[in-house]
Amino acid sequence: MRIGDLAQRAGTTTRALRFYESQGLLMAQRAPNGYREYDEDDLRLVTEVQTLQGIGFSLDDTRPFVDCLRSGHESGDSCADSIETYRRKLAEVDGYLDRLTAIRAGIQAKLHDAQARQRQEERR
Amino acid sequence: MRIGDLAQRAGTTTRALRFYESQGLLMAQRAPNGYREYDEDDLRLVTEVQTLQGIGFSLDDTRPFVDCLRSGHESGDSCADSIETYRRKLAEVDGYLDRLTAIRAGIQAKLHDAQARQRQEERR
DNA sequence: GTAATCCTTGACGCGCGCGTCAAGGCAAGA
DNA sequence: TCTTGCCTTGACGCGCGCGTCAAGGATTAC
Repeated sequence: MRIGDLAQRAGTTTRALRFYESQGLLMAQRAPNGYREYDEDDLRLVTEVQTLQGIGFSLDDTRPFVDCLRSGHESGDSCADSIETYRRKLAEVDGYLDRLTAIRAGIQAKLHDAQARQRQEERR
Repeated sequence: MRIGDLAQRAGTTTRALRFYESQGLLMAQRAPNGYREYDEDDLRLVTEVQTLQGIGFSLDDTRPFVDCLRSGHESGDSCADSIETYRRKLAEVDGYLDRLTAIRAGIQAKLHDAQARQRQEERR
């Protein structure tokens, strides 16, 4: 299938697919006229990338999964590198959660203070 | 004081201060030679911006606080707009927390699945 | 034949908060 | 006077994932 078909079936755009190729994530065969040609495996690959993006992975983070699929594995996370990436991202997300939680506490503390001062003003 | 002094006292750079000015956050008097001239109030203002940035506020989010300080209030969050901004950011952060938590769960689920499959392989 | 719809590559735009030159003016010390 | 070190404005760079023209070739439908 051609790039427009793949884009439609994957629910994305031709621009995104060409961008993936520029990043070395998605290589295509070329028809004699220069058109890109994709197969079902490529669709799976794109789907994998989208799934991972949906859980906060950068394009670069999806690379191990794509490589895993291309090396013949049935699923993108059947390789050690993919598992390791899961762990790394998990730790990363935990870091974000900690920071966000601290930030939330900071904002709430400031909000409380400001409201307390506001009530003080009223009482005067 | 001049821009270099203010930058040093505030622990930031002249570039940042000029950027704040370009965003309408920090206006300076000008000396006859064209140099920017700041006073202690400006230092407080910059400090307020930095504090808010530290808890995840964008520069634009700090605007109400800066305006509040400039309108003569003793602290940047003594105005209704500032309080409202606190609330808005709190809700925003809660939204991020929810999304991150969901993402964390997603990653962990995928990690578990992948590990389960790995153990299945080993047993064969 | 021709119009519409695909495809190709290339390049700029965006949001955010500055960093980092660049080219020049102003002030102060030796 | 010369150097040094401040200051001025202006403009490009960055990271990320594409969106959005642009200019042209290929294919398909009529």
